[in-house]
Amino acid sequence: MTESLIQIKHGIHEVLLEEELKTKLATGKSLRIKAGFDPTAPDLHLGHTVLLNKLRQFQQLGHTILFLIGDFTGMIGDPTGKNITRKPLTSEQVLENAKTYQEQIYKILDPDITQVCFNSEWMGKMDASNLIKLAAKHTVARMLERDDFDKRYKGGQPIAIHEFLYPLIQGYDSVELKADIELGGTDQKFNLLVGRELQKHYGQTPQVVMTMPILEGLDGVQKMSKSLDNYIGIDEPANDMFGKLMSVSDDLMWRYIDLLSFKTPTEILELKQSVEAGKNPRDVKVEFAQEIIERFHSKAAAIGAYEDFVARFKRNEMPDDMPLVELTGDELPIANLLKNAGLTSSTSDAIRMLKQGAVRIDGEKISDRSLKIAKGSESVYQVGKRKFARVKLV
RNA sequence: GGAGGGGUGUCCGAGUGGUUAAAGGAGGCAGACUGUAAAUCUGUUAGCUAUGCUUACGGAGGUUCGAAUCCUCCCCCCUCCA
Repeated sequence: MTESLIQIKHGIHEVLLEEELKTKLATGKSLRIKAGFDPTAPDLHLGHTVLLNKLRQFQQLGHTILFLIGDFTGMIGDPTGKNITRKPLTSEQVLENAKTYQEQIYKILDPDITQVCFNSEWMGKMDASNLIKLAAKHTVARMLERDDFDKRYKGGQPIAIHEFLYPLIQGYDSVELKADIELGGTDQKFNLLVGRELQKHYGQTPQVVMTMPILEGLDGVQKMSKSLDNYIGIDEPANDMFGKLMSVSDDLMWRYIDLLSFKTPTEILELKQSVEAGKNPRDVKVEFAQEIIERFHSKAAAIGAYEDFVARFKRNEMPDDMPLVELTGDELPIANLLKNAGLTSSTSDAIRMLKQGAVRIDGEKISDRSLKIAKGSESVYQVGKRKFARVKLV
């Protein structure tokens, strides 16, 4: 019992309330562990896995994971002041996304004991009078306690009424699911606590709230998210993963290791000490990147990614597995070719890259924007350090 | 319902008739240096069938040789009062 409590608490940011957690664990029953996910982003990234790793741990201890897809709340979007109302997804899209989710989470979670649920199941049926009853259980003052609302309110930013419904609905999900514990990022603390309140209102034992630290994105400042494009997806090719992990700053590297590595705290401490004693942080990074790649791909992929990295950046070779693009048409100006091959976002961007000396054809630097590529040619095009494609013009 | 303030590029933010694809900053991208790190320096940062053309300052009209800037109507946001 104490053993499992120690395991559960490892890496957690906060537990509310710890006494209740102990009591629940002491029953020896399989607890219902809830975690909610957004229906719009089926591409899980390492930031999500901080939470998933914890869920896995609960599973290994014999508890039941309720993987909740917030397809109904997705219409609102968790209030951030941006994207005030999202377009509702069709049920086909939701199912499609859910499928993708499952493919991805089962790299970490055990499919046999993971329950996937959708909150549209009950929210879709709730009528206006019940929604009003639900809304009556919370006050505006309490809502404004939420940091995000508070800042926006004081800062003269708009808050739409329906945004208040988001925490209420998320909390109500806990009532429907009879959750014993809910996990979320620290940014979810408010919403998770609303769940406790509502469960009390509906005569249930309130869930224990556990918050996990938020993983910073590649920029090291903002949280890892798809919309900020500072993420490492768990489905990404091993080489991309390796590259992104290697480009992380040394400071951020430790943060990643703390939150993502399965190494014990003692082992991590030893690593830190060895770097202080003169070990190159890069080598620690390589080892860590390989651990992550092994988790989501394979040992072989981890070794391969490292070899590719050495070849490309230490010996300046071309990567082995670059995308192969076939373009049809007559001779094409270089800028258009780069755009069509997906190497630049626009022809204007391509011209910029040419001007800045970022473009290479078969390893040779090209800066002449008027260059035309003849039909039938096949070459390796490179833009910047990371973007490669073998392009054939037919 | 009344009074006032405001809506500019990815974001913040200057700009009140004309060399304004729009100052400055942040962020992004690229180059140099490196460990594909950080820091630093430099350049760049709407699109296109590209020495030109097309979009762009909440939306729609209008005035003018010329508008982000002036006028009219509309939409949205904020503050105070009810």
